[in-house]
Amino acid sequence: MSDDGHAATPVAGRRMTSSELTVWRTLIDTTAELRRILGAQLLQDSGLSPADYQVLLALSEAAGRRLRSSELAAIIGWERSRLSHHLNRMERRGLIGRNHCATDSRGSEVSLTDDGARMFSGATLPHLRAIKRHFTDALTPEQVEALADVLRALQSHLHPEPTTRVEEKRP
Amino acid sequence: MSDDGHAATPVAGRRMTSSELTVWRTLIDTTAELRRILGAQLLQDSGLSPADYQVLLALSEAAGRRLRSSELAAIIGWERSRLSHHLNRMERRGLIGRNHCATDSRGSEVSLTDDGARMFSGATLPHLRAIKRHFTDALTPEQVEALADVLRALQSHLHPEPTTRVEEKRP
DNA sequence: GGCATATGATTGACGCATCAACATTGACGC
DNA sequence: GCGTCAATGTTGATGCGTCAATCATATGCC
Repeated sequence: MSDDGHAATPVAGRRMTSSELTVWRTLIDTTAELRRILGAQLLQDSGLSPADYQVLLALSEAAGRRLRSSELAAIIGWERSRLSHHLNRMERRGLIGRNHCATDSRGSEVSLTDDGARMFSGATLPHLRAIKRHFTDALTPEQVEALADVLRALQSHLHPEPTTRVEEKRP
Repeated sequence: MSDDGHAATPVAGRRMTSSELTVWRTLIDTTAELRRILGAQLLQDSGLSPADYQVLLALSEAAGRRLRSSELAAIIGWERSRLSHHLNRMERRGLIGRNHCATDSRGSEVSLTDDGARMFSGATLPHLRAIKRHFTDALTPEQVEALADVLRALQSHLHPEPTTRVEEKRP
């Protein structure tokens, strides 16, 4: 009567060791620190927050540099409400524009302004260099590969579906 | 010429490969997802946010279950202003109490209430189980060790100081 | 057509984090 | 004591993220 695939997994009843817990906490702390450092650097270099960067990245890769609001939300994995609030602030700063959608009167289309495109393209190189400096340069190629392996394991545990989760994203 | 400590490192002038960039983005996305999942689980199981949990953890381990405000801030690595705001909200909920410090009239002492201690102790086990379920159970012991190695490399790159403070000038 | 329901998008309220003042008090030199 | 400076802790303003509620429109069913 087993109805699903992962019901019978033994999942090693033992408790976590304290060193496993330490690895967990270090993972959270270290990634938080990296996000903080790179976010501050990005803001200082370009005046863009990491959230701004994500939005502008998706828009700059879109055909015609414009996207429906909900497509944009799906691409960057945000809730629509969050996106709407953030687009308000970005519109006020002149980074993006909004028009009514031609094919669906409910929808709205978000477009990259020239100012937004300029800001984004000025932000890209310093940001990539900062990632390299603080992340890639710290690791050997073997360590990068080991980390990729760990992340694959975590992802496939989070999302048992066989669909590949790591979509390709270009700078 | 350069003032920082790692001048002699060749720092491989080459750019990042796209797979290195993908590993970086996956690291950020995956840890964000884990934080989100575990935070939501914690809140649902115990009514405590991750921030509450950190504060209560530090207090519950302190001698007499009380700490000076700035010590607490140092232990959990928060800015004092953030802590002050958060303690206001936790005090309103009856999780902690505040008294004037006896030895320093500027200071304030934060103490764990019985309610706070109960909430925290009820939160601990489910939280540890959730970490095990979503993190530890996804990895082999070898992967955990490889991740620990990667985190050590990242940390020592972020903080060039050797882990042990070797020398300290005393007046 | 006409009505119920679903969907796209926005808004307001609230909790939270950061930043820049601010008030108070301790420490040290004189 | 007095003056300066550092440290402790708080507050207000502002931006951000989440939740529930809302509005307008599209879709489907009869």
